[in-house]
Amino acid sequence: MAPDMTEANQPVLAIFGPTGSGKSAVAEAVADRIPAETVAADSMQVYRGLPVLTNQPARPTRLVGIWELDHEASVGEYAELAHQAVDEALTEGITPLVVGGTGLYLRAALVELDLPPAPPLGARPRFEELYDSMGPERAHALLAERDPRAAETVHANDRKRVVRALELADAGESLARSPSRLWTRETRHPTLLFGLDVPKEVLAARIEARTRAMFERGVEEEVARAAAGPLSSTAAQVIGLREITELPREEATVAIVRRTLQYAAYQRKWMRRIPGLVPLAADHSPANVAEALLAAAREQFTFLGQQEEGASGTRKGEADHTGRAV
RNA sequence: GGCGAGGUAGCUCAGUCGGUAGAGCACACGGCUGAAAACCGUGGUGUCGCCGGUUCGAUUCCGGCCCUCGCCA
Repeated sequence: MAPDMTEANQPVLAIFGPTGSGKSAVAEAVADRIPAETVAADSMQVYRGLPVLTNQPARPTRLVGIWELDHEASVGEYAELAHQAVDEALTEGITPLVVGGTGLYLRAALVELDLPPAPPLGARPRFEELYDSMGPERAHALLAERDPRAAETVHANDRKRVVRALELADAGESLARSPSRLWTRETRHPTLLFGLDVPKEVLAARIEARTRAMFERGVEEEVARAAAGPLSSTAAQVIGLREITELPREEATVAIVRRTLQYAAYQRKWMRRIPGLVPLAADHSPANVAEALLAAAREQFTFLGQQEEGASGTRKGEADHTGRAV
């Protein structure tokens, strides 16, 4: 279960789960019960301008809506901000509540990934052209020459990674990480991570309902406005942008539902893989799930005990400093 | 009713000059280190419309029937 937290003082709580599993609602319910600062781990909610399409939470959440749509997003940039947000909350004695469905971003927020440096300016198009002109096999062979270790971990057809690895090799760096920290159990702070689990059929029904509701809430106008301006390559990937722009309403709805289901399946894979994740049945009201979550958290940490009576949770409490697992 | 085209995987379709089949998408599983709602890898899916005939053997050839689409009445 949770890695050695014996010396824990101030724990981080995290909630992961597929879209539609109710992460935001549960996070709100948790924040109603303990003093918590919610930090999003979502690669699309970082954007401003598509609140409906990206399902941004109603309440103010750190790292939501922080970038314009023409900004190229990256885990590296996100990670720094996430660490700051988490550390600030801890300093203030508030529980950081990291919530999100982007597996990589969640990992980046919770652990020190030791990412290779950002791509040097202008290098990317150069190596993309190189890859395209050489073809996958020869480009990969070139990589094997320049960085054998990176070449081992990357498939020749994986254009993005071959390009990135060549880029790094050219800059005297390497894509290869040893040991890999992507699946490490060593979090930056004592952490308890929950994975919201909802039966597949229930999730499918929720996703369909939510997609239809988006149209009532005005996604089409939102998307039209976004599409009128410049879009970064990362923002352009938001599910629904292309569909709503190019297809009639009903077809767009069907396409969005299908893609969202695929996304949910992908997220479930992360859920299986993330070490130390505590599954939590989420086919209940957010309040119930939050209670179950806090009950489980109290078994690991004593810090929350005092919040029981009253306390709508908005007070930054002295209770936080009692946080020492026994 | 007549003529024509067609009925093969969940969907769109390819194919077998007779030896029980295959792509894309969907789906499942896996990988992933500054694009992750991205990207890559692996893998099934099946009364080949139904009934009969010819044949050692029919999804393939022949006959009949059913269904779909188009054109004509």
